[in-house]
Amino acid sequence: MTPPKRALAERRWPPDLEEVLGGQPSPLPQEFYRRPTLRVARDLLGCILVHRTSDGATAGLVVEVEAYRGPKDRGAHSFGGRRTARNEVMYGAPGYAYVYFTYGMHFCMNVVTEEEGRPEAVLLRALRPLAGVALMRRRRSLDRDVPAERLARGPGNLCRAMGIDRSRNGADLTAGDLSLYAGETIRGAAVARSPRIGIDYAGEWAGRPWRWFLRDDPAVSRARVSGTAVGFERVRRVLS
DNA sequence: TATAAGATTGGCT
DNA sequence: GCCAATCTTATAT
Repeated sequence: MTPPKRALAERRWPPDLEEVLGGQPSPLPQEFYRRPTLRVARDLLGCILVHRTSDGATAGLVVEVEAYRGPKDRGAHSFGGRRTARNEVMYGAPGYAYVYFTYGMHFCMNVVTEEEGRPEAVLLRALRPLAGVALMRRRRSLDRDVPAERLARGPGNLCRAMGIDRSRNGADLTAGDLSLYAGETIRGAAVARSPRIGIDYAGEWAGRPWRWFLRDDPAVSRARVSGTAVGFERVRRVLS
């Protein structure tokens, strides 16, 4: 007796969500996140973030991410290994959302990686909207003629458009209303890397090329740091 | 308690 | 490119 499932889905969610997910029955498993953070970050490109709320569902393709690597990484909230109320979720099991509030007005969402006890995470910086676009537009209070690719461009805008706030901190991404699904396979040539954005205070760590994004995708946030638009090949040269 | 700063954004020069 | 908005968080006193 399974028919109610489809009927419920059609009543509560935009009709395009099911199509976007391509019939995938379940989100990415915890094993996806229980891996080296840099690998998870790269692999998150092309995945699909979904948030189901009482207002409706929204979904978007991940087009920009940044890796944050724990106690030694001066750019990370877990730098120094100090466990606080804010970064507590980073110390927990992989596959959970770490959502924090910043600049008095914006939320940012990360996915926790690595084994429990290793406070590393990947920041989701931008999505290409796929479903629930009208709802995203409403949440951002933008006119109808604003291009969809601007709705979730930047970590703060992403959370605003997706309806993600502090109540989602600690959410299980493998089961629940906020989840990540496998999406497109992104080929290497389509991927670009650069240093992370907005962490000039991190000294030498600020130069690490731990930001990944889809080359030429209009949904990728505008780089506000000079020398940020570093291409994939160029970065490889720098690293070698 | 008090204070400084922030994994940002949008508007203005 | 510069800067204000806005308030939680971390850290010091």
